[in-house]
Amino acid sequence: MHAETNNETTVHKRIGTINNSVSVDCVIFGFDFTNLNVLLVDRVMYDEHTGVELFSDLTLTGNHIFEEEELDDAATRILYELTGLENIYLEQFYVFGSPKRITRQNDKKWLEANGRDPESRIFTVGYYSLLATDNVTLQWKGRNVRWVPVSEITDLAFDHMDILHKALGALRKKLINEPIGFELLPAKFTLSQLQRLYEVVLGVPLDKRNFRKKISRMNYLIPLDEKQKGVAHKPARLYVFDRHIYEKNRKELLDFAI
Amino acid sequence: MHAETNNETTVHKRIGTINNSVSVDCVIFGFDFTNLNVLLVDRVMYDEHTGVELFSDLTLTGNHIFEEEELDDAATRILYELTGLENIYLEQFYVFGSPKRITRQNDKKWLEANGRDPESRIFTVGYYSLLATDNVTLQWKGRNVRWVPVSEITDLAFDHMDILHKALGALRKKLINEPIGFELLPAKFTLSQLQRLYEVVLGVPLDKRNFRKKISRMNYLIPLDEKQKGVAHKPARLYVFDRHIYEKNRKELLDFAI
DNA sequence: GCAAAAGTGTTGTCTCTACACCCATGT
DNA sequence: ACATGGGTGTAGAGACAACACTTTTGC
Repeated sequence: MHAETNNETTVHKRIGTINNSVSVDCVIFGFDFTNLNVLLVDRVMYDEHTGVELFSDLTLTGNHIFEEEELDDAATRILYELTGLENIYLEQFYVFGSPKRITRQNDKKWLEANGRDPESRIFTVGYYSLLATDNVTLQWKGRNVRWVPVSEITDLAFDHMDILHKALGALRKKLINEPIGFELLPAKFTLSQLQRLYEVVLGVPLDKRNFRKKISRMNYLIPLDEKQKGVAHKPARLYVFDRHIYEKNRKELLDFAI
Repeated sequence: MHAETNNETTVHKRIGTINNSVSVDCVIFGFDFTNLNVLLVDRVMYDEHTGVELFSDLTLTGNHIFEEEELDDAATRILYELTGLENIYLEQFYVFGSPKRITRQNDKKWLEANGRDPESRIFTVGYYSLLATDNVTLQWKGRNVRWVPVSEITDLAFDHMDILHKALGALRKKLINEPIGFELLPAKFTLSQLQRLYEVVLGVPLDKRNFRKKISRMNYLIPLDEKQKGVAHKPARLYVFDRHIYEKNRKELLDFAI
């Protein structure tokens, strides 16, 4: 973890004025071979006098942006702070800018307690990113961070539930149209893992034989001469995704829906 | 034109403080059965003393947003000002927020002349919209507005060229995956018009017979007992798109690309 | 009658769906 | 030996790509 910290020339060190109109929120997806998960941060608020817990809930990871910073770089920065990794798959999917974004009392109190004006309008640019579930420092700004299965998330702070739903929709659409599933898997993966990923994210059962036939048509999915180890069943063959071959052969598929 | 102006309860009358960090830019596409066009606005700048023309170029339609206004409503407002129409197809596709958005001298001068700080960072939310090419008042904020074929646009003010390219990419993707082509055509259209639309927007030739076979599989494309009139050739049958049938039968196509 | 676009079928190839059994490993 | 997931083939139906001629209208 934090494998790249020895590289001092990253964009993540930039310091400057903070833009106080626009922020970035990151929906970080992970897959543990069973569930599609999202990284959530605990938000706990205590009474400033008594120290009594006022409420406790969860938020997505979000961040201010610096005046001189690109939006993508601000999102990358969140991911770097969380994981120590660069080159994580990242995709801008929507802007949330309703004047009514902050309406709940808890949210207003929280902003006030953090020195921000709960009545000022803030736009947030939504990014989602895909992370192979390991390699994560489960700490962020001193707050507790954890993976939560998407299916179990029923409520989040601010308008983060909206953001999550929109991100999930964007992820599904992308997964249907482009080979990005690998970003959620280790570099070497089995076909069953890949199939389960599609089933879980898209929420549909897939036929094993048909799935594998489809795979065998994609020449950018390379079977290795290597197998799983230490599993209590016939060990599965491992595959890698070859982006180079994919980019080369990618023909803009014109199979339009009218 | 301005058919809906008698309705006084629209969102378009809202007055309030202007948000000076975020704006909206609208890429308005139209189709004249030959070209895919975009609505562009003339930008001419004169020397404030001599009155000599300093430069003249083109911009997309863009707008500030009001503090109490939804982003979508701000985009809708641009379209309303331009066309007098509501219920125009509209789609948010990207946010442009690079700190380096405004670099060219002409753009800085223009902003200064309009009482704005060319060094302050402004984010703009990109929308594209689809318009059946008629019904347009070719005036906007006293500036001249015109349709320009996308293929002939080589340069635009600000970063509007980037915005246009991104919009075009988003439009193509959408057109491939969802039936939105009709938004660029009159309510009753011929199959050749529809085919030409796909050919022009996607930039590929399509086989007439195969195209029509595909159409006949879509039960939401309804042939009418009505034909073109006044054309110097065999008049074509007219069709309508039935959104109701489409929504009903729409099965989330899971033909994912791995 | 001529110019111009509308409209129509077939064939081979590929992809999709549905479906059931044996295999290799760890315990 | 048994539990667990890995791995394989076939047949029928639908979609795709390639291809050329006749029809109807206005002039």
